[in-house]
Amino acid sequence: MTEHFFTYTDKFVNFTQADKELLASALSFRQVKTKTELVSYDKRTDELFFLLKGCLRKYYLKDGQQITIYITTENSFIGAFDSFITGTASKEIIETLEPSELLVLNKKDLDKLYNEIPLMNEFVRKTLEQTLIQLQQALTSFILDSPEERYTKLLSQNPEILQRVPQHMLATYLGITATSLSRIRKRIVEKS
Amino acid sequence: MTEHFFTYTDKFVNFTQADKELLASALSFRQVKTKTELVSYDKRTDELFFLLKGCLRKYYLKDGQQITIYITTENSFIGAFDSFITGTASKEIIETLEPSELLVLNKKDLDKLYNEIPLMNEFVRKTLEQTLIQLQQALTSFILDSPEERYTKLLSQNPEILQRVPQHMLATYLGITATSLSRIRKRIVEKS
DNA sequence: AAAAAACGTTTACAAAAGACAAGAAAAAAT
DNA sequence: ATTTTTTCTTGTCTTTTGTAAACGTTTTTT
Repeated sequence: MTEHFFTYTDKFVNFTQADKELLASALSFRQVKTKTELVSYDKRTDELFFLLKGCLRKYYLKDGQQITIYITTENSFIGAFDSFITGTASKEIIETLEPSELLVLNKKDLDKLYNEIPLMNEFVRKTLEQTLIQLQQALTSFILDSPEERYTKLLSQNPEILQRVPQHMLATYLGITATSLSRIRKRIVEKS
Repeated sequence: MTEHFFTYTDKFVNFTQADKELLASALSFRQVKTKTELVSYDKRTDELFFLLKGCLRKYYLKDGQQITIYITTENSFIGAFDSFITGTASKEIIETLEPSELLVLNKKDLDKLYNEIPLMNEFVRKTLEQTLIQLQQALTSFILDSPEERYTKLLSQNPEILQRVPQHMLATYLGITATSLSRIRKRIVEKS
């Protein structure tokens, strides 16, 4: 069950077998159906998720509208980091878009792991470095690229996402309206 | 000289005096004038910077145009993280906008520090956590807010930035053209 | 199987932004 | 002090996006 998770950690550090057992016992498995809220609006969250199977999104509410700010699929970490780290209420909502399987790590357990496993800080540090690079690239794309460019980049990096996520969610994720994305798609078809 | 730097580290971990001496000896002081390139296009970088005094920006080249993607002032870290971490050539250019004073940390020295100072991973981990939260907020603002909202938010968070950074750089930083920012400013003045 | 909800596209109109060029104003260099 | 460069604003025109509503289709729910 934790197999894919350790495939992930092996990319960053060499946990000992004892480390892995400690880690594994801190992780709890959770199976949830579509539209399950893992983090809710204005609630504190003390959980991080490693997505084994399925699809998640993170969204904000703006004027009653749901604006998707992050989408992810198998074998990645997700959490409402702001709330998780600072202990404040989350303005981000995380929900499943498909029936999903997760590993859940509690904040208290994580803090314990930092003490029990010397490599833990290094592992998280390296994970954050990668996350930072990705986030920087996403931000840069908003500054540098047009919505159309962002859409085609997204498709080339992650073609299956169009099958798994409704277009209107992709639209807000790209920073535009569903109407506008529909027009962009039409424009692309007409070009070719 | 490293006073402000340790004021910064103290927010995250309690380095011992010995730790601080190791750290201080790894940092080199650098004083540079305006328009100095700290990281150049298509060159690898093995340096991180802690800005003691002055102002820096990070920018990209797109179709020959300079697009500013990050601006920072005193007492913060900056670096071309992608190039620094992955060892690839940097597409980001970092330059000073004012005469500046920096502490420079070399990658090899940093790697040494990770071995010599047990708290180092924890310090960087916590620094990255904060950076991540900020970056996430910046990205979210691009998705949620209009250019005008981003501009007024920027001004309220950092009013002095308008005095220190040319408007056309702020414009690209906000994801718009200089022309458009000028019109937004006009619109705001007319409202009040 | 029928009803309800969610989804994707289209249209008309308004608002905003980009491109390009011209000119004024301010800052920097000589 | 004068010249040069950089910066900011304005105007015109085009393109793109947003808003709101309508409509058909697909998916989900009951």
